[in-house]
Amino acid sequence: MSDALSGVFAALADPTRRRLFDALAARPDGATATELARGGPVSRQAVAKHLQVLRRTGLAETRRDGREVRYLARPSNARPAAAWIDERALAWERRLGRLSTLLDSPGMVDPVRHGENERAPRD
Amino acid sequence: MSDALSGVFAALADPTRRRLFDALAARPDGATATELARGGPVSRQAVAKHLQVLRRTGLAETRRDGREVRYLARPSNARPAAAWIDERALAWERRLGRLSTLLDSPGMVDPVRHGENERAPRD
DNA sequence: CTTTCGCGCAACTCTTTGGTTGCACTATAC
DNA sequence: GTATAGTGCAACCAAAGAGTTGCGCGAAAG
Repeated sequence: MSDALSGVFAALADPTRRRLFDALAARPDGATATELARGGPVSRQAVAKHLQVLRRTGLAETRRDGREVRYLARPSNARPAAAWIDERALAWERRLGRLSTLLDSPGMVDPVRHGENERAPRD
Repeated sequence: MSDALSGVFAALADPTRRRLFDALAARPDGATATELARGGPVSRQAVAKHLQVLRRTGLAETRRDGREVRYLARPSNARPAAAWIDERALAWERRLGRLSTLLDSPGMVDPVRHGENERAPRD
C-alpha cells in the first residue's frame, strides 16, 4: 500500500470488506466490530481487522462511546479512486472519438480475442 | 478474486500495475510486454504477469501481431468499479442531506439484518 | 467486590501475490 | 540452414493478507 489510491483500491478488493463497508454505510450511527460480527460467518477479530483497514485507508473513522468503539463509514473518501478510473475511461473514449463507445459495452471483455482485428468499425 | 468487482479493484490496487495500465492506455496501438519492460525497473516476465492480470480482469485485451503479442487497454471495463464507489458516496451524501428521513429508507436493503437492537436513543 | 462484556494484542496457519531466474518454443532475420 | 529476438511456462522465494484461537485488560452491570 504505497499511496492512498492503492490503499483504497486494496481495501475495496476484498468482498468481505466491501460487504462490511456496505453494512457500515447502512447505519448512520455506525456499528461496532462485535455488532457486525454477530450473525456473520467471520469472527469478531477478523471484522475488527477489516474495520481497521477501512479506517487506515480513510473509508471509516472511529468514535469511542463508553467501552465500545463505533465505526462510521466515510464513503466520500473513496471518490478519488472512482475519479481515477473515470479519468482513464473518459480519456480513452474521447480518443476513440466516442463512436465505439456505443457498441463497445457488452459488459465483459472477450477473454480470447486473438488474431481478430475489430478496430474502427465506422458505420 | 471472487467476483468481477474484486478483480478490478485488486488489479488497480498495485501501483506498478496502475502505472503499466496508464502506459498501455497512452498507446492507442497497444504495447508488448517487452516494450513496457524496456526501461522500467521490473523484468519482462513481471510485466507480462501484470498484463495477464489486466487481461483476466477485462482491463486489457490481447492481439497477436506476428510473433509478438500486443496488449490494448480497455479502461471502460473499469467503470462498474467506479460506479460502485459513486453509488455509495452518493447515497451517503444524500442521507446526510435529509436527516429527517434517516429512520425510514425503504429503498435501501440492509445486508446484515441480524438481531440488532438500536442503542443510544439520542433525543 | 465480582462478574461480564467488549476490545486489543499476539501467535499461528494457509493462501495469494509480486518478483525473480531459467528454460523451451517459435517466428523473424541473416 | 543458423542465429536471434519475443513469448510462454515453470519453479522458486519473500512478503502480505485473510482468517483463526487464545489471553489479558478495562469498563459496565450485578
